Amino acid sequence: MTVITRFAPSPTGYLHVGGARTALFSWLYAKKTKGEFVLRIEDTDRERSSEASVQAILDGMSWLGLDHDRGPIFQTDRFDRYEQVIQQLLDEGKAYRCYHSQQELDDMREQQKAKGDNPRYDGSCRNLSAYPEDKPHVIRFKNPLDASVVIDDLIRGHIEISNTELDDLIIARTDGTPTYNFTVVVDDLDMGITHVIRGDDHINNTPKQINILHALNAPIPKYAHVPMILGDDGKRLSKRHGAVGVMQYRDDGYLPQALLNYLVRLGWSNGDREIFSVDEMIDLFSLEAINKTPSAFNTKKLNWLNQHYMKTLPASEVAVHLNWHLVEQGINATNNAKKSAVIEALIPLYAERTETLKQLASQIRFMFEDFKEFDVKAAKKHLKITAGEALSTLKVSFESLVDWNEASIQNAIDETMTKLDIGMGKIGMPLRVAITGSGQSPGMDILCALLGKEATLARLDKALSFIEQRKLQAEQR
RNA sequence: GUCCCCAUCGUCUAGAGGCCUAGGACUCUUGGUUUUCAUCCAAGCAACAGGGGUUCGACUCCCCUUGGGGACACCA
Repeated sequence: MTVITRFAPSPTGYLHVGGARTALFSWLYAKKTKGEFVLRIEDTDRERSSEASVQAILDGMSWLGLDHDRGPIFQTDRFDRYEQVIQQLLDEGKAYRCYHSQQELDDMREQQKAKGDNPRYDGSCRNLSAYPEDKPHVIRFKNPLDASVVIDDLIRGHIEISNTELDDLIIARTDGTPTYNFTVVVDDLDMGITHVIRGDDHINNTPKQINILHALNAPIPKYAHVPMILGDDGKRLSKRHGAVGVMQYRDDGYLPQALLNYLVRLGWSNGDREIFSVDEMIDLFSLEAINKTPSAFNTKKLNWLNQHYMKTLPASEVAVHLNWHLVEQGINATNNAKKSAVIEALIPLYAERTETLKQLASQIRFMFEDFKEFDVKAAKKHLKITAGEALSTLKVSFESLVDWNEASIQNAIDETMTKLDIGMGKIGMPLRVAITGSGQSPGMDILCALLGKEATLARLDKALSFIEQRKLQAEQR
């Protein structure tokens, strides 16, 4: 039997990390079993659903690389089918019309709560003598009155809920539109879903859905309820509470691979292993290894993974994502073979000292355009009057270089050190500030080589005149 | 209120009755490497919620308590 899983978000906002992880688990399981992954958009709530949200979900999925084999299927396209099934249930006496107004139901619940009872529909329309079709009504499913429903959850094991806890849920609203618990059942059935992998906030819906499935004489899929994700503060992650959209992570400079790796380890594990490529995830994944406990999102660990992937993924692959940030930050570094070679050379150098692509992009800006001003602290400390001699001597040495490369540059630096009898700190740091404008950077030899001779000399001049000016100011005082 | 689910370092987790003096990872601290900043390497801090059972033996099984989460919609 082919495994068919699905991800069924409702388009009421962006794709957040919790949803993304559920989608990932479903996707992985389908891939692992060489099954099928279906994307279904649950948009029966027309008031809250939006086109923009549909697009945001699609964008998030595609950025993560979670491709679907079928879909997206929209529930709003399937109203005819829902109506047909509702009619069938009505015909078979498994559902009935109910004429209570919303106000009456609210009052009923209110009273039950006041008495300390379970707030639920009392089933008083179950046995009416007549069911006029023209009078405003909803349609309710006749839930079994006794016995209990058993879920053999792949993650939680045996769960049993008594039918006396359940009431006759509404499957069609007054306007005739079907409701969630009903559409899910019809869809999962029609789409041949074999494994329902979803958040554990749906555990309570499962028995209702199973009862409807039974009424339809349908096979019961396997269920796997994955725990929720909590925020940094241990509170449940929700759209209102720190649940950042997946695309926000792209904007913040994370690689999809890093987010995927982070997400898969949230609630799932394979021994002590921390690093998983997508192929390895597929290979090692199993539903049984998913934890029962909710887990908290920890940005620090995500950062670590992100840096790990910036360092270890092929530079050409990182470059694809980095370029997006360069454009975003208005850094003119693309559309040029020479520049992309420089970028790829810069990636391993800077990946070691940044945690996100966003930071990386901003730190290599100096390579593609002149910086406006020196970092104040760095300039104060290293572009001192005494550094003038070192830089001007180095400049002469640089000018005479025929071959402009890492080795020759380092050689020139070494020679200058010997000549002036100074240490690396006295020349390396001034040079660093002169070239990059800041006090931290990778090795100066490689940086100068990548920057080019002409630009290097120009920056040296700039630093020299900065020092000159400083000297003048000092004399004036 | 009722029902359901959950419970190992701050966080993510390993642990399927003896392998546990509870392991790994992130974070943090300290040291080493390093021309800066990082990286890297080494070391350290740090947990089985509490109470009862079961058993020769419980982190592992059962019960209770406590704590957290979720659901009880004409939302999904």
